[in-house]
Amino acid sequence: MIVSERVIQRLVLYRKILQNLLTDGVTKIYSHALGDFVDSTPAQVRRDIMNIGYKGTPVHGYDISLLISSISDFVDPTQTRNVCIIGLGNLGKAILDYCHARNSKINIIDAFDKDPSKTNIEINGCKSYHINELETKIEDDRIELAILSVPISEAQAIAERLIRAGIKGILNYSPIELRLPEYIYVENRDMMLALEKVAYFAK
Amino acid sequence: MIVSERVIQRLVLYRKILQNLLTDGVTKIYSHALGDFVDSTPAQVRRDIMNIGYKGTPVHGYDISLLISSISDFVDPTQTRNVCIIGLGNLGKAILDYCHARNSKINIIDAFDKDPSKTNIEINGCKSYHINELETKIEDDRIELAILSVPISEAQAIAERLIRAGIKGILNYSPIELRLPEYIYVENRDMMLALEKVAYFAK
DNA sequence: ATTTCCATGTGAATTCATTAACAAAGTTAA
DNA sequence: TTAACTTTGTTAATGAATTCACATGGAAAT
Repeated sequence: MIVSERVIQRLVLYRKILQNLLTDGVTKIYSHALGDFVDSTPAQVRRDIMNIGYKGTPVHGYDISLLISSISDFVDPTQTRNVCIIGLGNLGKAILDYCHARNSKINIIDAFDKDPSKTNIEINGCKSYHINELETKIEDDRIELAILSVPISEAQAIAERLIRAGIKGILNYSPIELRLPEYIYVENRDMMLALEKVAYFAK
Repeated sequence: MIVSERVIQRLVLYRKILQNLLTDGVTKIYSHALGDFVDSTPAQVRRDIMNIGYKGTPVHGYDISLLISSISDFVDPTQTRNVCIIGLGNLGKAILDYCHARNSKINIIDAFDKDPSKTNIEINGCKSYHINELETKIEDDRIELAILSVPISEAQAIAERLIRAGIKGILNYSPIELRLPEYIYVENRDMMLALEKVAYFAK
């Protein structure tokens, strides 16, 4: 089953919510309750879940634990995927704080920075290296994805190095549109654009 | 003209690109060239621009400077909107680094943290205060929007305080779904979800 | 001057996403 | 047992977003 970007975004969001509920001891949920969490409709939730093949039961709704497993089977890679992060400034450190270990299939294992004072340290299980070691570490550690949190001036050049080194996807926090081959998946997260959107819609 | 979230997102993205081009001395652009920057189609670009009422000329395309003005007239608030940021950890500082002064109508002027060592400092023109002063500063400085970059455990409570203090919109970087009245506009930016999406689509 | 390019603006067509609606089925209560 | 609820899964209907396609018109070349 092929699903769109939007469905994937909602599925991973559902999973996050379901994981929190499970931690709180909740074991079952109805489509309308899950919909409420994400400001969506029961029909939308049911359709999304239909996509991944999981089936709930009438009256009892969905078993949270089983639903989490089904979502994970669908959205997670079969093998773990290794991720690196480039740039250990405030943003890089923040991402390591937040991304730490919520998904066992996605591991941020290496960090790179050009500042020697930021190398050879370990943050949340992620070790940092000098940017000179980028290519060799990516190959040795079988890294496939990268998070880019470097200043604008360096983003394009680093992105190109990443791709030459074999990276398949980039989560880009640098506020610049990278010009890369189309077979590379890039997700841009410009914080100022997000704020401009909020400013427009907050009445 | 009422436009959707997606159109607004594209418009602010176009503006960013156009501003960079203008800085580089480029003065005109065609819909297909702008489309290439954002991996979109000429038709999409033309339709988006149609929404805001600006008209280009055949053969010469769009005047970048005029188009920027038209987008700004459309998406920017009429008066400046003041923004505060809650949480001056790595993420808060990162946001202040990145968001600094790209849009003159949106000013991040106050920051708050519960850690006294992070108060009474100034970063990029944004002054920091103790979280105790949240309500009074929001009122005195006429702050309407907030960026939330606090740990999960504090996010919901802080968000409720913000709303009681009169905040209209929240850009939420805490990886939790806030439960707030529906008249509050909330934009969630969960970094781990973004990475999960990249992991799914990067082939 | 005439022809040939191109690019825009926009109505129409198409594709994609969401919602409605209802049969099926488990549960509860009488 | 039977009737009344409630919720799912799914098809059909609706609605939204995108793309097509072409009339229009300015510029350059012959």
